[in-house]
Amino acid sequence: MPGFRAFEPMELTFISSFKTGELVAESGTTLLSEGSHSAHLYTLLSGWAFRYKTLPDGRRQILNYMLPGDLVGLQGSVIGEMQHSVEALSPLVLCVFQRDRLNDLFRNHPGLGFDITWLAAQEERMLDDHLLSLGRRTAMERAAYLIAFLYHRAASVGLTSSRNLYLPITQMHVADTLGLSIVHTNKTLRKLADRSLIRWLDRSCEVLDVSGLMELAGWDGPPERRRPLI
Amino acid sequence: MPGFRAFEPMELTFISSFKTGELVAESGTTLLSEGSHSAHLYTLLSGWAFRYKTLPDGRRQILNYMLPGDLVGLQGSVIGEMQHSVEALSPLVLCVFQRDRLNDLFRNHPGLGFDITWLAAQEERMLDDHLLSLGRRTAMERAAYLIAFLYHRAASVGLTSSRNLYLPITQMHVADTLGLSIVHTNKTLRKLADRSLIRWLDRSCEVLDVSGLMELAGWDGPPERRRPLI
DNA sequence: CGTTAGTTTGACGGCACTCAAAAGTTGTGG
DNA sequence: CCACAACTTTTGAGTGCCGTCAAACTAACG
Repeated sequence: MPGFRAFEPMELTFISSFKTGELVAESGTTLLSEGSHSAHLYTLLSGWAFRYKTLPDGRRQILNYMLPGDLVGLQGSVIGEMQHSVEALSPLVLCVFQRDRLNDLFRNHPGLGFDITWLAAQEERMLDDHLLSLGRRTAMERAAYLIAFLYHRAASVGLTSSRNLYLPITQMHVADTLGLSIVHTNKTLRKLADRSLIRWLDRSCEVLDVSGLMELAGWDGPPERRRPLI
Repeated sequence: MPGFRAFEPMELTFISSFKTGELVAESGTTLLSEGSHSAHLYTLLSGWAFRYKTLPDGRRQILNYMLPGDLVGLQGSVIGEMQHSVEALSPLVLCVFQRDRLNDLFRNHPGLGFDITWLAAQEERMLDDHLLSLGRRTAMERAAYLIAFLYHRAASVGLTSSRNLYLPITQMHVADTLGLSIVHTNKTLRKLADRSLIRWLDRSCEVLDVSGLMELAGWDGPPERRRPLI
């Protein structure tokens, strides 16, 4: 019997035996909305997305970003109602499941059930990091952390060619992730650019010095990926 | 076959067939530390605890609070290394599991495996709410949200007698949860008290008007607990 | 009754917000 | 190919929320 496993592309194929279709979405599409009771659960096969919540008066907070291999809509499947919205940052390809078959998956493929828990634990770990950032880091540290974080995430799914990465986000996204105003976000990113840590291009960000960003943020990066037990 | 189920006390007893012992901890005890590789996974049977992360220079951020029914150390079990610390706010009773038997649980009791995922999804939902709070709410709104949130959590496990609740926390905990300084936290709580929304007692907080707090924060409370499907 | 932990208050400063406007970019239609 | 609208980035001026520093006050405890 296998020990603990990471969620590898091969397993996605396996899970695909449960799939009911495939979905292609354009950049800017809203996949799921807060309060909806969608019957679907997705796996992201390619592209970038993000999820967010809003206050009654419209203030928006981006919670996390989604990359290939991530589950989209698990909360809705498990809790019943979506408590956040999901929007595409780039063209997406998704694998669609019927969420009411999740029970079957746990029963018939306990290893995959465990993998879903593994994914949920990873998400929790990332949210923990974001909370630390919003609560206790300065604007500059927050920005440095966010870009280093996104770089590591992209690298973990093989999206980095050479040392630089182009993030498909606007400064508005950065502001709504960091909990800052767009004006102050711009001034903060400018300082990072002046230090040659990043270069901001129109509608995207080039990462120049990841370790410099991590040092500035006081962030060690994600933990080593777990090896199989015994 | 049952539909989706909530994690009820009865199930705790069921899970207890996996337990390897019981643990009693005093208030202030550190149960798990960031970076540790504990071999244990706990279920909280009674008491309050919280988990937190710190930056290299000591700044602390409280991530969430733990009440009876919560799993303690799931991240460590699934990822391998604890990425946060856990500390008791009151005397605790915990049920101890060997974390390497988690695989067995998923294989032999898929329903319980699903329940663990349900718990993880609940935690994720709470962290989403906290992120929205830290990122986009003012100090006063944040404080109102936090106290209303803790009230609902306590109520969901039957800890509220009558309408008021005494939270076993200091203003230092509130400050480290809201991402504020202790001085500003004090001034903010004072304003809430002046509005008769709460009453602050030494080392604890009495909740006087939950709906007033929720309205101030622009928070609707947790979603309805999911009913079984079909 | 001294010590320690927690709460409270005031003065002052700074980081980040709002307001305002300009410059650059993208996309669309004539 | 150009005009125009919409969006994004950039910059400056002024404001204010919240942080830091400092000190008093209260309660618990040995």
